[in-house]
Amino acid sequence: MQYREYLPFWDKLSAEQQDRIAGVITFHQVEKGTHIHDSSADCLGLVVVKTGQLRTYILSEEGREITIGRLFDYDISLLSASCVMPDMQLNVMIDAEKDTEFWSIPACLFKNLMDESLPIASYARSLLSSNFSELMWLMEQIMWKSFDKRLAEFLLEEAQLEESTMLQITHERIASHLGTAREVVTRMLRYFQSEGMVKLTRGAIELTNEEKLQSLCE
Amino acid sequence: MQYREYLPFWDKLSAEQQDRIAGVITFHQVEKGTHIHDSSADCLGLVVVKTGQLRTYILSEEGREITIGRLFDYDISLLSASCVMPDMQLNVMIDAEKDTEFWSIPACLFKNLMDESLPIASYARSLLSSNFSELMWLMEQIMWKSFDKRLAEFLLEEAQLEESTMLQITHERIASHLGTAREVVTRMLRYFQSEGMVKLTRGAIELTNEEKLQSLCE
DNA sequence: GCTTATTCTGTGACTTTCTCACCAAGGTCC
DNA sequence: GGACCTTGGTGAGAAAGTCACAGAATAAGC
Repeated sequence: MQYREYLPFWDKLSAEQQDRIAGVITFHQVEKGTHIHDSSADCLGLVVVKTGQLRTYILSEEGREITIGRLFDYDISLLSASCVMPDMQLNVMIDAEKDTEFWSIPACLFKNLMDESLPIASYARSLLSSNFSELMWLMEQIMWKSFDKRLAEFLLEEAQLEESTMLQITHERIASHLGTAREVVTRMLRYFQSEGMVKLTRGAIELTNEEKLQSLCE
Repeated sequence: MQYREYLPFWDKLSAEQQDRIAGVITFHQVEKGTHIHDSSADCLGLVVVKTGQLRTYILSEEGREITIGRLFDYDISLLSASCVMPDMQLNVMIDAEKDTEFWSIPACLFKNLMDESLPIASYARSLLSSNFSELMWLMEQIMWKSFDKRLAEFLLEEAQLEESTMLQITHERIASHLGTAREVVTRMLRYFQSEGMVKLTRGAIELTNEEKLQSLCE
């Protein structure tokens, strides 16, 4: 029953609706690296993160990736329930970036709840809106920002997330986040190193001058 | 009262709700080229196209544009009402690509209706979902497709829209649609011409081999 | 009509980003 | 120790974007 505090709309549901959720909600524990959702596979439904970190991304036919969003404690994702949204045919994947615990509510139940409860409909709309804005923001980044700025921003964000200036991440993984090729990341990181902003070692990047990185982003 | 048939949710509203819309809905006629909506200006509200053609796009600080969607007869846009969506802070512009007639419903009224009527909430959700998918699709195009394919696809789409293989459009305008520079469009069009796919004249492009253009898109 | 201004297109040179091919260094497993 | 895998490094060349400028077609002013 612990999931109640993770569902912002819980208190606005009828007892009967709460029971329906209680009857089908499932709890999952996955390890870092687990592939959680795949638009080609069965629809996972609404994902409610208890603890951990998930990454939503899209995949090209050639296997290139770009991260479109991240989910942390208390976050809820609609994308994994898009299979029941007739106007939303997506190809989104979700992976666990860290060991993660989450609940999932089957998409069809959530759809029914949206259709009968205004608070849920309204909550779903706010989720969709913020997903839309975030995607728009990402789009603007990709379109108008040069790669050095995007990389600097990513490193700083990552350091904040990890609460450390010592990032355990490979160039390949950064490339997947930013939607580019590994070599491009390598070369830019070497440049950052030559400018004294980072220190590179195998599998790790240490931020040595955050101010300078920050100023790069403007 | 003619707008009734343009609002798919009209019949699901109470008489009182219908009256509220009737009281504030406004009709507009604009010429081709008119700037209709600007996120920096007053919020236009829900836009309902009667006839014509609108273009939604984003603008970079340097003035570069990219088209993110188009609206035709009977289309309804939420983006122009994003000012009342707390989770949606956008920088979207809307222009008329042709002489256009449309209605607008103030955003705050639409927001109220969404909060009190399930059918409207549900309709708004489906609009948002399809906007989201379309943006995702655009993103995939930009990320994974080479420019020749994107241009070929644009030309074919445009020809279908105009119902003519003789497109009255400048390179500059195409660049704004596709989010690139004019020179890039010019050079690719010259290449298309050298391959016999188009015939270029000032201010116009004639598609001379649609099959070949089609095959370029795969 | 002729002249001037504006819009549209063309092009070369250069930068940034992406792609491909391949290699080297560090770590793992037997 | 040696085979193998992961990670990082690099050169060469293609694709796309930037900058500067020039010529050609059209519109505007007289």
